[in-house]
Amino acid sequence: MGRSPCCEKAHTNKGAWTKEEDQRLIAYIKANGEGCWRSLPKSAGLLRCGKSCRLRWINYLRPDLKRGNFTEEEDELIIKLHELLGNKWSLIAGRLPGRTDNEIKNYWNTHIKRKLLARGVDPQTHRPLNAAADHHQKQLQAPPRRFVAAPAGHHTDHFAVLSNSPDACSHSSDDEPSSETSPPPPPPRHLGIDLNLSISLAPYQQPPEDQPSEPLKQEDDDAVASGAGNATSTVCLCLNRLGLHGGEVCSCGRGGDPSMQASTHMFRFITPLGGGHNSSSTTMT
DNA sequence: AAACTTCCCAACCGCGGGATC
DNA sequence: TGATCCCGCGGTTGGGAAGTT
Repeated sequence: MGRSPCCEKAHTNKGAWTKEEDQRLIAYIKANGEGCWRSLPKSAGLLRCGKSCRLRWINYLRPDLKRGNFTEEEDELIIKLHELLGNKWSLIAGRLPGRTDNEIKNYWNTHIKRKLLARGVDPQTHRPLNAAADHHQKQLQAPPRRFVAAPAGHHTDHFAVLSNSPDACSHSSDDEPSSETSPPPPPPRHLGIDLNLSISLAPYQQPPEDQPSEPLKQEDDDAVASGAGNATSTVCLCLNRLGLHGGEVCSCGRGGDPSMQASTHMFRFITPLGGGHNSSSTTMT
């Protein structure tokens, strides 16, 4: 289908932004807020395409950007999140306040990849380098991990990991007993990440002071436990531990604003954690 | 000091997909 | 229901900075 160009290429500036352009953009967004990027350049008197404005704002001008070097903690968090999510930079960025997807992507490509290689870890598979080849071979044979990612947009990201392979993401935490019946082999490394995944309408917010800032600490036992005892375990795939949830509850029934529970779109899957008895259910409220 | 190479990151590009007409 | 609009994403690139010879 025909697609109109995002802007009049002939009459737009490209390349590095000038201070004046930055100031115009900042002033306009301060006065009018974000949104309608397509018409923004005209309204703001900028000879840029809307996309370029959006990128400039998000990656560079936004007041809440952190800037500066990544800390060791951020490094490790990025590595873990990448192991979990792959190249979903925007999702990863959602867990790192003040960092942008572009920044993280660049940092990954320039630093972390090298760091992992130095550790003898394959940056793509997160497996030991000598095992990576084997793993690739196995992946060709095993059913593929299915990562369903609904698109972003107005913070309405939803995704779920539908797993039927042992190394997929939607296993429960390590301290959650899975099953007596031939559980799948554990992943090669402990991620230390609670895989309760959900993404809400709200952007990431820092947890309140009294909440442990331990980003991905297992603390949704009860959510998981809601399915425990059955032959199958219910795994709420809330990404609230990944900061994409704004701290609000999901419909897995873990406290919070009931209205959010009612309105939050949520996928829940019954996964074969115990091996077998798998049915999958999807709930969208 | 100059030439060359490597690194880094801001910005661009093309595409997917939801929303709207 | 299909066409189009618009936003946002991930991959890639270009140019300046930093390092090396």
